[in-house]
Amino acid sequence: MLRSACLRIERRPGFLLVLAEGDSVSRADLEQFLQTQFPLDQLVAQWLHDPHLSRAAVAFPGLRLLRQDPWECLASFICSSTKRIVQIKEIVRLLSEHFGKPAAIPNAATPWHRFPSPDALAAAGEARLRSCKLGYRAGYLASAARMVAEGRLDLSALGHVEYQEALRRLLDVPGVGPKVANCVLLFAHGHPEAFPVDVWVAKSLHRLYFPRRRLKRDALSRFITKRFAPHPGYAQQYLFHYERLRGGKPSPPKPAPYESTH
DNA sequence: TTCCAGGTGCATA
DNA sequence: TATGCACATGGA
Repeated sequence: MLRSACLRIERRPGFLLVLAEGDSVSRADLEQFLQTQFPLDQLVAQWLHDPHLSRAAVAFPGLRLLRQDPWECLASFICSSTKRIVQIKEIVRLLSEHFGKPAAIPNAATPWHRFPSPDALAAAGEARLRSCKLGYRAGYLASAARMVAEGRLDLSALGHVEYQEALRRLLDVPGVGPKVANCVLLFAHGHPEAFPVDVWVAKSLHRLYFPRRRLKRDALSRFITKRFAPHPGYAQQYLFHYERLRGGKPSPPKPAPYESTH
């Protein structure tokens, strides 16, 4: 597991150029982070019966889920609530600059910083976190940092318990709802049941599969968990990027009351 | 100036 | 249990 590492990965024709501090990252670490061993071709082949996912797979060849550091993943998604992606990147950059340790990345024009530890953010406190454009999320992030720093939330254990139990533990964290919790369980722990439903995915599912109905997120999640088993999380990621590629605005459809898939 | 963003918490019915 | 609204901030 890559923890506290700082990487610069550049895509070059036919290969990836990885720059890291010294010899701090092994090949095995990289393969784990990039999930290069995951049989993506086999999964995509199973999507041939679905015209929407097939088109998404063509649009994003080689798109894989990363296996991210659990704390960085949790903290980043706590910051994501009602923020644009470009703003989330800016928040993460500011947090790293202000509270993260510097990292010596080769050929970097400007100094890089690691994502700050739970201890660092817990010590920073809510007021200083607000200086990173966090707004009301600062309180949530400070609380989460304290929970992890004080050992009341063991993030590393979430990968070793069942999905429902891991979900329950994460939902105890202030500022963490079903969407953020599922992001952590999918992107950091690789729980195959995890399926985050955000505004983009909800819009994509409605546009492609339920154009005349409006389903609640739970119903959408049940639909795709069943339809795209055993790896619905991968379908989520392809639909997310496919919808964003279209450039559609991520607002849910207006008409019709909620319906259930059952 | 207005709207809205990789949601969540809380009050109310 | 379902629904509506507030929450900070900044870019379009």
